[in-house]
Amino acid sequence: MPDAVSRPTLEAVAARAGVSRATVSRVVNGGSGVREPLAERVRRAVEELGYVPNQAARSLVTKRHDAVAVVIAEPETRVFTDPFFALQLRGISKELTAHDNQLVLLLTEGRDDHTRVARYLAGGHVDGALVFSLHLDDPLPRLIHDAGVPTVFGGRPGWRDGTGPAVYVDCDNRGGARTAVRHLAALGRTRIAHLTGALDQTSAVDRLDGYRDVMAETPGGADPALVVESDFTPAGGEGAMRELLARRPDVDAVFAANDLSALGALRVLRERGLRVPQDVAVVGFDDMLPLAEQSDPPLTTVRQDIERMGRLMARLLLDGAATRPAARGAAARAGADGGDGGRPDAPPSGVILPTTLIRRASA
Amino acid sequence: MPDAVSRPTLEAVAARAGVSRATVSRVVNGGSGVREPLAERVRRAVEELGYVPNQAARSLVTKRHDAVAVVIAEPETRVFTDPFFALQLRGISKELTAHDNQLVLLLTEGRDDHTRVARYLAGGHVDGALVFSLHLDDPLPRLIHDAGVPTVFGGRPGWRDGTGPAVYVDCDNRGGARTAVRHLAALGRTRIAHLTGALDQTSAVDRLDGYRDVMAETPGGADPALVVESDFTPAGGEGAMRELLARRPDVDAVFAANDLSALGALRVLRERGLRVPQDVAVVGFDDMLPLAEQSDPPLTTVRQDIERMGRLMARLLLDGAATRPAARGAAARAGADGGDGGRPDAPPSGVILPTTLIRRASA
DNA sequence: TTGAAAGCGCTAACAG
DNA sequence: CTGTTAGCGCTTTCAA
Repeated sequence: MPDAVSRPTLEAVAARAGVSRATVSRVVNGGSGVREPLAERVRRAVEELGYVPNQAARSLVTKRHDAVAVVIAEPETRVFTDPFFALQLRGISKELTAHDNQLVLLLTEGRDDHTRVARYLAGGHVDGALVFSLHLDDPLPRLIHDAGVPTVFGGRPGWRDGTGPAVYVDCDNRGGARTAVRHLAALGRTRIAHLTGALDQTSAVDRLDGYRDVMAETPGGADPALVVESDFTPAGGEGAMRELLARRPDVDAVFAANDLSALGALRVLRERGLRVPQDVAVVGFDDMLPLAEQSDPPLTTVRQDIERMGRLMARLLLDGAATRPAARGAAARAGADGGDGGRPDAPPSGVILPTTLIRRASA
Repeated sequence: MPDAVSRPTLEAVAARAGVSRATVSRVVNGGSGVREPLAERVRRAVEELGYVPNQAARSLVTKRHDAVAVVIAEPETRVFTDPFFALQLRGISKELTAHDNQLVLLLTEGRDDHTRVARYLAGGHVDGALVFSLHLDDPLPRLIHDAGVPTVFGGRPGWRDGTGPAVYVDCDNRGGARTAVRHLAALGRTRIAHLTGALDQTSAVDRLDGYRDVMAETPGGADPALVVESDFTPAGGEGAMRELLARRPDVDAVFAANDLSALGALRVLRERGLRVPQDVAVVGFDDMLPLAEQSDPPLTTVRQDIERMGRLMARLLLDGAATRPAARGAAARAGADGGDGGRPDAPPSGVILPTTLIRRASA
């Protein structure tokens, strides 16, 4: 790749405006404390030369980057085809942009990439990290922790080593699952099955727990045969649904761990000639639009505001909630950034967003 | 946001190893020209201190960043919910990673963000840019051009100002469209309609041209009523399909500009009780999986290898194909990066990837 | 081979 | 208010 064209430096601007570098720097960084005529001369020089500050030089001295890394662990190949990440990224991007921060996307395709990511984070490119899609045995959180970068996690982290409390944003997976199953029960269904998500992720575990909470207090009680392990994908949902029908042909309701797998289940049901919701009622999770709305039949599901989760993660990071015990003193900056945050509350270690049941035709 | 914890510097490593900074630098950057015992001492010191080079400092002197920006213009809100970008990003990410480059994602939510992006690019954060989703009237390419950063475009750029030839990667939109329409004609369909994409994008225009190419040589000739303008979205496809049925209830085939809009069309067809393909044959474009495969009926479509396009874009950039006339001399680096590129061919200004017709049930 | 020294472009005291 | 002066942490001549 060719070197970028050499651009004018502060020095050049200073020379052109007939002032010192310091003065130019002041003008460029907000201009306070510089008399107007001078400032104007500087601005003109900046304009004429097309000067743009060199960020590397700036970061070197300020130790700030106005950039945040988003780390998406991608053990399978499932990341970007899942609209979930897309939405979260949108939220993050919006919030970051509003605070003049850049989003640096770090995708990890496998174990090999973990060290690369850790190196990047430790390399002082970014002021913080937003980390997603963690699996229980993931070595990434440790590496990231060691990189010494403030971090907010997307989804409750599931590790149990001594990495200490992590700041994270999640939705009320357990509560949402309860709502879904209760809805099914209220419909008079008695043989309510659950197609789980990938059980190495806490979201799947929590939803399963929620399902069990309700089933335990149900007349029939919990039947293990009604729980089929799956993996959040449409294909997984199909497979699990087939397995379920083999085990319990009399099933009359299905709570799928997410909309994608619910869609898979719907397909199998249709192909078997089972009517939804008459024969089998189906509830999903996520309210992934437009999928959930346009499925056949439209999917009743538990909505979580994914984009908002993303925004919140970014805000927590910028507000300094992710500060590790050692280093303090950032709330001021977040406030000065013109944001709406900056309240020096005690940093929460986990923020749980509510869920709502969206009733459509499938249950 | 809190400052990152202070990390050890080259200086510290040098002190610990009892050598000069220069020696440490040499070891860290490949170690050639340093006698083994010394090098070993340095490596141990690096290890013990957990030293990671500060990239800002490094870039300041090398003027290289090993980072590439991906710019996605998002005039509408349609970017991340479209699997298209996801796939392209995957390809880009893979290629970049293989060459130890970082991907920096720049999302623009609207006009305001354009200057921000231009500033970022000019700010010397990245060695090059990959730019997408351009619309005909987009001011972004000009801004990016002025930022003086080597750039590869995704999709044939459509502007006509004097910005000079651009390097881009695209699929054979026109040829693919021809194939699709010929297939429909070969099926004996005579009233073949086209639901266009957003016509401010060259891909939509090219596909429309391909459709017209074939229709022109068809017995009936081209009937303008059979062309309905749409926008690449499922909702747009629905609307266009309704409009089409209003105009020409006798339509017996539809070529949709992409799979997403084809899905919309399919839905309207089903709702009107028209059978696909018996009454109306439908062909899409993209072969967006798993959507195209799992639609009802499965969609016959024109496949383009989107992920490969992404990979190719990244490779072209890294190989220095995007060098602007002024600055030369990067092929060596790309080769030394351990890549498979680096052949000093004349830089192509456009690379067109082939398309294939994938026959499924819808036509 | 190794080290000393000179910056890369910028900000941030500190004087004036 | 403005300029002068140190560096930020690193690479890279240039000598030794």
